[in-house]
Amino acid sequence: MLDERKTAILSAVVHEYIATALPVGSSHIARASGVGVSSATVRNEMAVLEQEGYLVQPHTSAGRIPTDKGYRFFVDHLAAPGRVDEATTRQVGAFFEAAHGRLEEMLHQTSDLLTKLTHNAAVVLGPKADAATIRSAQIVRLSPNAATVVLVFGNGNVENEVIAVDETTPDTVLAAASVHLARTLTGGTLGALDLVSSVGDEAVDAICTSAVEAMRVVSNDAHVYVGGASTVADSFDAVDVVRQVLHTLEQQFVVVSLVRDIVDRGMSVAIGVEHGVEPLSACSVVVAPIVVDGEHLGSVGVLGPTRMNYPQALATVDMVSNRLGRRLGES
Amino acid sequence: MLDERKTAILSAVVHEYIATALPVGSSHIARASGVGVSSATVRNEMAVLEQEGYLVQPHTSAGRIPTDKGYRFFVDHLAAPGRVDEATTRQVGAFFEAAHGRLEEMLHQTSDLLTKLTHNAAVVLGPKADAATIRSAQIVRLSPNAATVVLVFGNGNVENEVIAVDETTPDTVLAAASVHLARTLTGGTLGALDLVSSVGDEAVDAICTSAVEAMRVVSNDAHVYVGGASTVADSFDAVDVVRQVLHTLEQQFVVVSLVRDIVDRGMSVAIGVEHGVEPLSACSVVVAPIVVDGEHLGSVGVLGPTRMNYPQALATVDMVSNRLGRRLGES
DNA sequence: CGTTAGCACTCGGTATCCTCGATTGCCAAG
DNA sequence: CTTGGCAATCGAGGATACCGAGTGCTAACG
Repeated sequence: MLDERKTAILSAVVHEYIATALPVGSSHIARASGVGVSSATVRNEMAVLEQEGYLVQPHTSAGRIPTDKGYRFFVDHLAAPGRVDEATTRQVGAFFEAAHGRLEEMLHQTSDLLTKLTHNAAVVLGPKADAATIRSAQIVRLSPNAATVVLVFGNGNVENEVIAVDETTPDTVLAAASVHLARTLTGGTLGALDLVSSVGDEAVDAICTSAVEAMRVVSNDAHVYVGGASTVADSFDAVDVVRQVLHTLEQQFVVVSLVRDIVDRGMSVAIGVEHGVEPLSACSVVVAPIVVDGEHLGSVGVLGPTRMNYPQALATVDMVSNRLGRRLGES
Repeated sequence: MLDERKTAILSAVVHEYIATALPVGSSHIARASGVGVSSATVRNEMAVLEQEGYLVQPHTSAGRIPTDKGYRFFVDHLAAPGRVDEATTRQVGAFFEAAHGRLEEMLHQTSDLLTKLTHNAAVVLGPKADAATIRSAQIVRLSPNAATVVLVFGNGNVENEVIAVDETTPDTVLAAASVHLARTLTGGTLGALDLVSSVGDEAVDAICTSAVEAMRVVSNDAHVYVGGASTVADSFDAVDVVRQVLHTLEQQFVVVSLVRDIVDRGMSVAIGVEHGVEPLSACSVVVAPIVVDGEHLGSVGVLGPTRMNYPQALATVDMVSNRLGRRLGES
């Protein structure tokens, strides 16, 4: 749909604009890029590209900048199959080499890693607890009328939630429930659990039920880590854009559904208005699913200005999600 | 040191500037405030106040704005003993009424609450795990060479950390270590623990030692929750100030020591450069310790522009820290 | 002697105007 | 179809002038 020369010109505009954030003019393209053609010709082509919606002029007598559509074409057809530079590879490698310990901590650090590598805000949606193998379950009394149920998962994750218990419930009943819970849950997953088998004792059953119920709720609210929010202040000059974006990023709910939505639609990049979150219309989001054994357990992504470095972001996000998936699969 | 009229004028300037963010002139004061005196007199007084370092003129022929010293005098001598408005009282009450469940979640929400109430960034430094009573301890194997140690505390907190184990270590040894750990720790605190008693079995002892060591480390890195960072974008017009502040806020380490330092010095407000963190010199920090049974378990605070509403911030932070302390004391 | 009115002065902010340069669109020639 | 040339456009940046808020000073006042 776009002949080769237009393609080359569009590509050059995008590259240049990403690098400089300045509207780029025809002469610049004619001179610098590989298209061996005069500025006048470039001008003509750019006029067409503008008509077709790939470019806009901020004002007459300024150069052109890419539209969302322009970026879209760029990432779909032009972005060189992502190569991450060697330094990045090394850093990611070192990171996952050293990564240890608690799941949440690792995910948190992963978002920082992505920020460091891409200089954009980063989002990590942790795996839902649903799918992980339960290695241990217990109920611990905290006070006369509260107890906490603790589940340890094979991937190093530990979830807990407080449940209410009756003051009159003796410790022995709690202990029995704990044992029963452990027996029922260990080795399985929360997701595959249909309902808790009964032990006959009403009090014990009641506690087990509420424990499982609580854990179901907990395992549903995703762990989400947003890192590098301060980079958006670096990405935009307009302070009101910064405000809007930061404010939106703080609403975890919005961020989660934003990323989920993009991943669910099978996309890896959402450019500007494509993601439908109006306050973020100056931003693009690059995501990748975290896949373990064919299962989609979470997502990682970065969020930056529409004029972000897509090839690098795509490659980096891909690499990190892969390594993270592999890492999660190990345990 | 400041006669009554100067005091009144300073107070009026601070109030006005906090409200409008605009330099305030003598005529304004003469007209609006209670000082029944002409603008010329006010001018004279203001000139003195400037010499003494309480006020500055951004430029000749502009009104005056308070200096850090001016704010300091204001909060020390002029701020009306903090009254929170009724709506706030109600909101805080409702919040702690409804607060339940996991400690980390509650602390996180507390920082959001503070942000909502003061429209400033909020910091909550969670209690170190040191002091809480241990209700349960166990070791769970995750993989041939990793296990996680889980501690449940009386306040609803659950800490866990992954430790390395030898592949050759049989499950029975782990189980023994788990039992021994539970016996040793339950009912006590990490802080009061000197060293783990031996059971004679070398392998078991080794695991217990590394488990306790890991938990000691974990219990030392404070839980810190920073909420409402996006409000700093609302507080400053200069985008580079926003950048600096946000960037600083993202460095948990800096935030923690900042707050700790202020609390340790027995202060409740640090104004501008007083806290010594240079990139935050346009900000003030209002803090209050979380006290439970006379023990200082953590801190809450808000961070905003030096021209923040000190009386309200002080009162709100105080109220929240009190309620939080009371809440933590319950369990 | 403290207070006040009056006044000259200062200086930042805003508006206006102009110039400069980058860039475009178009046209006519190659 | 491409290209060189050229007039036209328009924002950015700089200079200028004006306005108004606010000050400091001085002289008068009670």
